[in-house]
Amino acid sequence: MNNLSILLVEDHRQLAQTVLEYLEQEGASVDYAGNTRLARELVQEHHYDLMLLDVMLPGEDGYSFCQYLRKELALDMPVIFMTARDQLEDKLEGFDRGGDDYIVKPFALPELSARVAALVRRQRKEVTANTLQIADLELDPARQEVRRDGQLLKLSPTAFRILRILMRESPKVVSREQLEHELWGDLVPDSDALRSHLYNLRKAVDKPFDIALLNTLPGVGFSIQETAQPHSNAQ
Amino acid sequence: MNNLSILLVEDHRQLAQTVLEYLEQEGASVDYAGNTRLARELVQEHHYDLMLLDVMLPGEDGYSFCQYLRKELALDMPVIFMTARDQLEDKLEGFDRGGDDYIVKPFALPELSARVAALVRRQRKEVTANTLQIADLELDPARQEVRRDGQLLKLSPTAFRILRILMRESPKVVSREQLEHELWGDLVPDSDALRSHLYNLRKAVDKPFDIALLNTLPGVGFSIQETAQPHSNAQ
DNA sequence: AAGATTGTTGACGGAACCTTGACGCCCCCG
DNA sequence: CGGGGGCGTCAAGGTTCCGTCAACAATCTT
Repeated sequence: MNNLSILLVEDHRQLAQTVLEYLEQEGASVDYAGNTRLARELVQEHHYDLMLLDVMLPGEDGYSFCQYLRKELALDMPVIFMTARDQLEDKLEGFDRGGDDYIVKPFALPELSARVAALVRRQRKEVTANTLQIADLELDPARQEVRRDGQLLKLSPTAFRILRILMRESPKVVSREQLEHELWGDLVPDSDALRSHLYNLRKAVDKPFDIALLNTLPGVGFSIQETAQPHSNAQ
Repeated sequence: MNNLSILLVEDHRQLAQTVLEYLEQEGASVDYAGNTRLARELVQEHHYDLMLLDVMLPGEDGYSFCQYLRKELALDMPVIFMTARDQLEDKLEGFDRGGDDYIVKPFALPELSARVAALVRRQRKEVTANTLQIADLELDPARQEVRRDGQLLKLSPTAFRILRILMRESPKVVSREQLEHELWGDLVPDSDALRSHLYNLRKAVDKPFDIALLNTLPGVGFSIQETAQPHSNAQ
């Protein structure tokens, strides 16, 4: 539950407050939007691990917003619908529009929290302690070991954490912001220590080998994958 | 729902039969076990996309079996607990032992089916379409890659964003204002940098190829779509 | 208590990127 | 027919971002 980043979209002030406080007390950082207009902006500017979405909202409803998220923005963050509507058709619509879960108000906060955790651990591939593998690079979360081409690599704890995030997200690009938040939560160091860690990580993972796996996309983020070279028509 | 392979572990003959028939009628193939001993064997010999698991079973209970699955066998298939126990502590235990969802009996079969589908699509990463495609032009938002005719193109971050907006709205025409607003919000640059970006975008996307995809409608806006016309400005 | 490992900070050079402005073309409308 | 606005083209400047590296601080080990 630590350093989870959650977006709460809910127009009932009171309920929103309650949920927000509960989740923050469990270690998450929660952003709040009372309507989909604001939610739309937030979602484009920040990364969230999960979204809690009310159905009945002023203006656009939650179903429609979720569909927009999936179809137009191509965001795959887990979405939990949170609503008083308990009819079967409502639930079916929620799943149909791209929701991952559907919880009926009033609900127990611990249940919400458990469902959040379940979705996040699946998203993060933490259901089992299986090894992650990208090309000839293997990471064993149980043993805290990383091998490339069979050789054991020596990584510092943070370098290991960074690599783990990048590997589980691969081939997605991970933004600097997302990395920093997951590593340090709200206590992100002033000047970017991340650069140094990445530098060290590269030194361990890529330097001794021919093919670089750790890529940086300037102004966007970082990713781990075998790269195809862009055909350069740079002029 | 097609070609889904599901394992149903449930000791109530009657309920099992009902669920099984419903799911098979929806196109899944369902294996059935009345206890965890049999389930254990099946799970080691076959691959299942998902497991439906009762809690109260003769011999070992469902919680324990699920935990065994995760910890010992390192199987990460989605698990839905299906049980009459509706107390909060029961649900929490279900999630704690590695369950992905928890549905209380009696439940509506379509809801079960929707939850199954939701978990499977997440497992298969089918939550979002992973590429936008117009003619031979493909954009992968996750990898931040653009290909035309299979070739990887090199785009600057803003060029990428512009292309993404145009492809998302295609074949609609996007006005200059809409583009500027989505790119910069309220901080639109003084003189139209947009022209330069579009120029660079064209240089990368259209120049090296015969057919131009990026069209401008003077005084109206821009769009991406196949037109019958080749480059007018071949040069 | 001393030494080793790890995390953080700051500096520097270089590359990539965004913006700006200038120039000329074409088309539309006066 | 001629002027003007919208657009394509292009180069240059300034800014941001990144790789590199070394030194210092914090933490853990022995």
